[in-house]
Amino acid sequence: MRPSARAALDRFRKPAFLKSMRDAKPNKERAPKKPASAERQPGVRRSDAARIPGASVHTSLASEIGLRIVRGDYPPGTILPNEAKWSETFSVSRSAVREAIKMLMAKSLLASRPKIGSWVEPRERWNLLDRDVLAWYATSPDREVFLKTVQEFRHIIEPEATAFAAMRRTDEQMAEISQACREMGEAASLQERTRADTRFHLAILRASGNDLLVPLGVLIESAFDHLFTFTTRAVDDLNHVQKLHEAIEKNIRLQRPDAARAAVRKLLANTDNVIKSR
Amino acid sequence: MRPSARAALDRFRKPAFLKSMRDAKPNKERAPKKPASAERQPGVRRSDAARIPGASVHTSLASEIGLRIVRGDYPPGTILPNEAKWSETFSVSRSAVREAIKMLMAKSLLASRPKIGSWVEPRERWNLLDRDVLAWYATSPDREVFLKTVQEFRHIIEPEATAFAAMRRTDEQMAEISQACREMGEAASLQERTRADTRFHLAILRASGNDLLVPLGVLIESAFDHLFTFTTRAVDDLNHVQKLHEAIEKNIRLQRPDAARAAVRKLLANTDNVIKSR
DNA sequence: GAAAGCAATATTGTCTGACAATAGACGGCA
DNA sequence: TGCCGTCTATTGTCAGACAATATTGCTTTC
Repeated sequence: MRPSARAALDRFRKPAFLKSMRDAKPNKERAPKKPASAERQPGVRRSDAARIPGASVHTSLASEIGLRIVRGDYPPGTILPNEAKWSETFSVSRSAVREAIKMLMAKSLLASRPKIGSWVEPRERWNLLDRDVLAWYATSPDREVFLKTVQEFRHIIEPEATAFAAMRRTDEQMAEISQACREMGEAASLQERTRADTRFHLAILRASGNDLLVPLGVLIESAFDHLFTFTTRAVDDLNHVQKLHEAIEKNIRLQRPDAARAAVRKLLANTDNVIKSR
Repeated sequence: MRPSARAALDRFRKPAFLKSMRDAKPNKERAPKKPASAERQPGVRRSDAARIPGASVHTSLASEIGLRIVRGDYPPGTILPNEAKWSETFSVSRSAVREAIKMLMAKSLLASRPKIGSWVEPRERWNLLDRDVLAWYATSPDREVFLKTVQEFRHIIEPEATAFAAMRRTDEQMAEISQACREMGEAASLQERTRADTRFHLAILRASGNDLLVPLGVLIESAFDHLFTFTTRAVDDLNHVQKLHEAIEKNIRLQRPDAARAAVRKLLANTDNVIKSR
């Protein structure tokens, strides 16, 4: 019965989510760790069937239930099946179900009370800016709409964040930004390049000096994940994009907020075009 | 031994947090509910000792541990005491501890692995825009700094969100906005007024037509919670503020994005002054 | 003496089964 | 009809056990 638990879960996990394969080194220098086994997936392409090797049961369960909720299987206000039911459905213990539900409660997707059960919270209370919820949300409507929403959001925050970065960045933060920019230019593969690109934008958010801007990095990561399929661009386009990034880097370095803001706007407009032209 | 559990928890709960006393009606029309007991606290003032009557053990535990982490008791990278230890410390079962930890994991404050334990994630991964995390975060530094950060954030998003609202709002959303604005003017108490004020701004976010802006409402709520102590303003100031709100309402109604944006900027500038003049 | 492999160990992960607390639903009583 | 108590379904909480896992240190071998 133990092995069947995993099986039952897998069966329900068509779109398959993993907990954001970012490297999560627990402590400071926890060394190479021996990643000898299976070289890290080509990345990004996570739709290759259902296999979450290292995921715990409650995490998988939370993903499964969370996805269903965000997808709309259980509209806000609906009372979910009770814990015993989930437990039976997935052939897992009630403890596992409870831990999964607690995770969803922490994301404000659910709330519950004794004798009532667990119900889906109204959408405006969902923490859409949570990494997992965002990932689930990103699958439900078609890519286009999601990307448009994220991109619009970037238009709102990134220019201002960059302007702040130009005013307040420390030398250390500047170094991070510059390095990421440089590595973008020197990247061998598109994937490597995208990684550096992401790091570039996240570094800017951190340099903005406003703690509340940092968590919005998940949006950028998400956007780049979904943008990845669009990035079969020509070399000259890549060069153009690189120049736009360098302009941003330069204006932050020279502490010119307005110029930096304008440079970001240009870059975003370019990205908009890439999306639109598809 | 059962009663001592609660006691042990209470003992550790000096700053005392409750799960955001917002009304949480589970299902559609779940009626008045009989709130006969102890009329809802004067609101906002939550520092009156340690009593979380309706909170479950794991929720309280999560608050307690979460607060400690955000406060800096366990810096990022630190390995926390293990589950057995927490269980002993608070005289609760290991299940309760685990459920609490799962909630914190869901907020990206923690991560864990067998044999290692649970460690505090780096700050840039924390989901600061989560309602609870934000509440914990709001206590650690002094009010001033926190308010300044939130207010700066509002300057970034609210003008743009309002401009979008002016372009895309539905009639229904407009009605919400107008009603909140009206109720602000008619409010009898300051508390009632603040509630309507909050509703006004949240309604605008919802009307912006960008789902990702909605979760930022927690920032506004938080700001108003902390701003409440500042609001012993004179009547003529209140009138002025009301006029500013009405200007926003009008420009959204007439679908003038630029004017709406400008109106919001004015209101925010006014709020800035209120904060600064303290 | 150094390197590689193996065993011991500590911690989270998972399961099971039980009881408590809660509040809605239902029926009985005035 | 309307109030009141009981019944019951569901989450909340507890306890104890075993599994999985990866670090640590020991042992073996070259």
